[in-house]
Formats: sequence, structure tokens, C-alpha cells
Amino acid sequence: MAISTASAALNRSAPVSDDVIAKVAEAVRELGYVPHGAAQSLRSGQSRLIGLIVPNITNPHFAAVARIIENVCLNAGYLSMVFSTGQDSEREDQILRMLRQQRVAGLIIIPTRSDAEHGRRLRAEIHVPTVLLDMYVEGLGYDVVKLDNVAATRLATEHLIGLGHRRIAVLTGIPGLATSIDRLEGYLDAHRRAGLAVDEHLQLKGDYEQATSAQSVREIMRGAAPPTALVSISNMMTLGALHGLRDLGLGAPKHLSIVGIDDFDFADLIDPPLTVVRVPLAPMAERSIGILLEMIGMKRPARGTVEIFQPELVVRGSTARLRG
Amino acid sequence: MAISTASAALNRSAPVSDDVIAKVAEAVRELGYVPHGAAQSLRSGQSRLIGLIVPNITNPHFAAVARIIENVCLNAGYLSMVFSTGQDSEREDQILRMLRQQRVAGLIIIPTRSDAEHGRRLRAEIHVPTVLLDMYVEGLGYDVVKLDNVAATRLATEHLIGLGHRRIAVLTGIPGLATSIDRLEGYLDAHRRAGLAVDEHLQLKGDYEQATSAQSVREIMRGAAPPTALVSISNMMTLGALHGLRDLGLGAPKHLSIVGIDDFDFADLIDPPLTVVRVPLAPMAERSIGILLEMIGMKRPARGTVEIFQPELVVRGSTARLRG
DNA sequence: CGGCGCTGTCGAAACGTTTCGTGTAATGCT
DNA sequence: AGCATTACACGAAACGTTTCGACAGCGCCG
Repeated sequence: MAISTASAALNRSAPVSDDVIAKVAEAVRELGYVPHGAAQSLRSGQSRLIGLIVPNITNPHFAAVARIIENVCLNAGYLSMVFSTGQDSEREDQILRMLRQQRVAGLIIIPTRSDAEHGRRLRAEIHVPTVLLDMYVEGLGYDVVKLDNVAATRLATEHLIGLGHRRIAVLTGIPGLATSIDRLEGYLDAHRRAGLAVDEHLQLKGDYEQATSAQSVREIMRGAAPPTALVSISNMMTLGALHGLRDLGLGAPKHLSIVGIDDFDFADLIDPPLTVVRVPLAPMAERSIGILLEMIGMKRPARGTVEIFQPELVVRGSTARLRG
Repeated sequence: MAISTASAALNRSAPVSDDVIAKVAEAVRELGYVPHGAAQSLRSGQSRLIGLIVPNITNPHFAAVARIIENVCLNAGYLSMVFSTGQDSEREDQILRMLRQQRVAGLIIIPTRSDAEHGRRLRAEIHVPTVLLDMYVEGLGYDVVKLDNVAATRLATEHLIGLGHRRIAVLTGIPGLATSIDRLEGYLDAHRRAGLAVDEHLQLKGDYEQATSAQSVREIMRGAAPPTALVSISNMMTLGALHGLRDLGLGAPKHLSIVGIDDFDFADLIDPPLTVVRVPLAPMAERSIGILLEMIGMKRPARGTVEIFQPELVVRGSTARLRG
């Protein structure tokens, strides 16, 4: 029995008699044969590895994404590898280099920045099919799966306006990040539509970290004209805001109505149960890995399409009608 | 310039002149050369991949572990791959097989079962250096890094006893799982030491899922003689217990004092802020990957050592002195 | 001054697959 | 019956590394 015949029998890549197929199957069982992935990779020039790059796996949002993608990959015979950049460019480079060394078949990236320079570096570093999730990066031809971020914060803000709030603060993200820009825009848009003036002092800058947003909230609430409501554009910052509030001996929604973007498992167990704008995470994650596997399987190049998912408001206890 | 010379220059695996080293470095830069991991793997018979198998990456506990291990791996030039078994044996087999196909250099496993049969299957499937984290599996020779689980629940239970509670329920895990057994033992031990009788009806069985524990808590609290306190042996079940309580219109610590095992990021934002027994996760994760990398690097076999870390009580708001 | 050991470089082999061209026996067609 | 076709099996080559033995030049020592 020639090696090549066994290979053909295993992969059905050439006509093989039933007799041989049976013998090969028997031998596989007997010897506990498992194909050598590296050899397959080497020969075929492509691995069955998918890289997933997220800001931080510790964030339930990204963990959920990872779980879904892992599942889909496994079912399709691929292996996913998750990495946290921690918003660190150097780390991101290192990860990208190691993934390149492994000749991953494809990449799903949730970028932490979206400026042109970062995009250029990404494109220079990446030579495999790639889908961008959650965020849009300037002018690369990648396929993108994202939320309607403008709608998300508009929903949140309009909910607060509807409750009578007029001084609404917003915890923004890193400036220059498309998601942050869009989410700020939604906040502004809601004001415009309601004919409300915006106060720039109420635009608190954050960096997606709890500590920083806690600090911002403490400052604004101790200030001369504190807001009565807050829109937080990401879940970690929402938690940070709650911490900041608590540090001051204040609480939501009594002293501040809070609406967060992005629901998560424990949001209804938090004190108070968080009113949030829910992101349809599962469909988004599934779609992104779906597109990627299709690109890999059909060897088709990126089309630069952008798929946009719609958010949904979930009212719980962290928002209340403005008294007085 | 011979290929072998370039290889020697890159790896410093043989004496090479400075001249050649410089030329190789230059060429690497110019061509954007990145070594082909699969080829290295194939030739050397070993990859630089580490597999991490956890029950569920969505659980903040395991996400934190994954993050730490990813970091250590990356710094050591390894790549970690995380997988969630979801307590599904078939899935676990599939993962193990694919990891074997990749010829991973080592494995860190947080098992979901610890019976002998499962252990046997594991050992049959695994042929690489392996460290068991969090849980002990019967009679394999693996190195193990674990918590002093008996102490953990003893601490929790003694805290409740100290607050005057006498009817203390416990949400146990899957029977047969070493961790669950030990944690139940700690609960029993605390009773013994305090000279308290145990009521077997108060030993609620759980499966580490929120839904199930919520159900258990609803049942016991609606029963004839509800407990006044509860020890939950895992964080997801603690959250489930809170849900169950809330479904009944009850709250902690007013109707039930709750202590959970395992702290996590949001535990102090939960309503009420959770009193927990903290697991020194970071040191444990670091130690486990440390041992693994050492085994891989020094090619030393498993020694079957068991390292045990000590838990610590963190009192917050979910426990209160029994009134009356 | 001839052999020895050292330094630096080279070529070939091997790792475990897949692919492709070739060979061969059997089958179908005229 | 003879030829074309098909079905199946085979061997060799190639993927990109690392490793190992060979070898050339060179200084050193006896």
C-alpha cells in the first residue's frame, strides 16, 4: 500500500476501492493515526488556524464573541486562536507576527484603533483573508461586520430625553476610533432631533477602562453643574461609572440615570439592573466568521462590504424619569 | 549563501561570521521573511502551540486565566489556544483530537470531570506535557495546581456560622468532580468543628449553570424550612442563586445570606455586593503555565506534584448577621 | 614543515503530507 | 479479437525548515 493511496483514501481526493478504504480505516484505528497538521500546512501552504484578535478577552463582550467563533470554527474543522491586544500596538504587532508565522488561514480582528496609520500598518502586516468586527477602519478593503453605532447611542439618548433629562453626559471612547466617533454622533444626533443644545463639558473622554471612566464620573459629578443622566458607550466604562458614582456616595438612577451600550450576562444583577442598548452579538459574530470561512473556502478576495446590525433598547432599573 | 547557513545565522545554532549574520538580517528585513511555523514544526517534531482547555471562556474566572496564560506564553515565544468544552465530552474529544493534530507542545486543562473513566480517556488521548489546573483528576500522574478547596468552603461556612446562621444551605457542583467533593467537605467540616448538625436537604445539587442553581434556590426557599444562608461553590451558580431569589421577590442578605466561592471583577457591583472567598487566580495560572513551560523546555516528565493555593475571605454586602 | 584542531560554510537528508504523471489491469465497444 | 477507456494504485517530487557530516582555510604546536 502506497502512502499516496492511503492519503487518497483518507481524503477521498482520488478514486479508491472500497477494499482499500476499509483497510486504511482499520489501520488508522489500530495505530491511532492522526494527520500531522504541520505537514499538511507545509504541503498545502495553508493551515486550518483562524486568528481572533480582540482588545481583551476578559471583557464578557469579547469572551462571548470568542466562544461563538470557536464553535463555528470547530464545526468547520478549523481551530480558532484568541489574542488580547490590551490596546497595545507593540503587543498587536507581536501577535500578528506570530500568527503570520503560523500561516493562519484567516483573521477576525476587533481593532482598537481606526486611524489611517494603524490601518496601513495592519494591511502591511496582514496577507490573509480578514474580517473586521465591531469597528470600521479607514479605507482598507476589508469586509466589515458592525453595529449601527449611531443608532445605538441615539436610542440611548432619546430614551433619556424621553424621561425628561436635559443635561445628559456621555462617556466617549478613544478619539479617532470609528466606533467612538459614531457613538458620539448618535448622542449629538439625538440632541439635534430633539432641538436640544449640547454642552461640550458633558462629553467625558474615556479609554474603555473602568478606572478612567470612574475618575471622569467623579469629576463631573463633583463639578458645578452635574448631569442628570449618562450614556456610556461601552460596558466596562458603564461599570466604571457605577464605581465612580458609588465612591461619591451617590447612586443610580437616583442621582444619575445611566444607560450603557452593550448588554451582558450580569447586567440585570448589577445594582441597579442596567438599562442598556443591546448589541446583537451572536448574529454579528456568526456572520463575521461565516464571511471569513467563505472567503477562505472559495478563495475569494475581500469585497469591502460593510454589514450593519441594529441595536435594541432594553430598559431596566438604572434609568428613571427626571424628578421635578 | 547556503540555506543552512542562513538558518544557522538566524538561530545562532552554529558558529557564523558577523558578516553573514548582518547580511542575513538585512535580507530578512528586505524580504519580510517570517519563518514558516509549520515547516519548523514538521522538522523539529514539536510546535510552539499550547492548548488551554476550560469549561467555558465566557465565565470571567476562566477568561482571566486565559488572559494570563496567553501573556506568559507570548512572552516565552509560544502561542496559546483556548477552547471551551461546555462540559461536553464529545466536544472535549474533538478538541483534544484537533490539538493532537496540531502537535501542541503542551496542555493546560481545567477538567470538567474527575472520575477515573474520564481520567483514563484523557490519558489515552494525551501524549504531551500536561498540567491540570483548578481540579484534581483521579490517579493520573499529571502535575496539578489547585486551590485548597476544603479550606475555601470552610472559610465561607465559618463566616456564616460566625454571623449566627444555623440553617446553611450549600449549592454543590457535579457529584464526582473532585472540586465539588472537596468543597462540600469543607462545608461539612465547618459544621463538625462548630458542633452543628448537617441537614442533607440543604445540600442542593448544581451543575455550574445559572439556570439550574436558580431553580434549586427557588425550590428550597419556597419549601417548608428554608435556610437563612447559602454557600455557593462557583461564581455562575452564585449569580443563579441571586436570580432565583429575585424571582421569588426575595433579596440578599435580608432573606438569605450568600457567600460565593471565587471573586470576579463585577462582584462588588452586583446587588448586593457579593461576599466571596477569593481564589488567587493569577498566581495559580502563572504557576501552571510556568510548570508547563518548564516541562517542555527541560523535557522533563510529569512528576505528579500537587501545588495547593490558599483562599481568602472577602466580606461585602451579601451576608448579614442572623436577626432574632 | 606536516599534522591537528578550529572556524566558517556548504550540501544533502529528513520531517509527513499532497499532488501529479505514469503504469497496469480490467472493462466496454466495435 | 483488438483497441480505447476507465478505475485504481503507485512512486516521485515538493513544501520550508533543521541537522549533520564533509570540507576548506588557517593558525598552532611539536
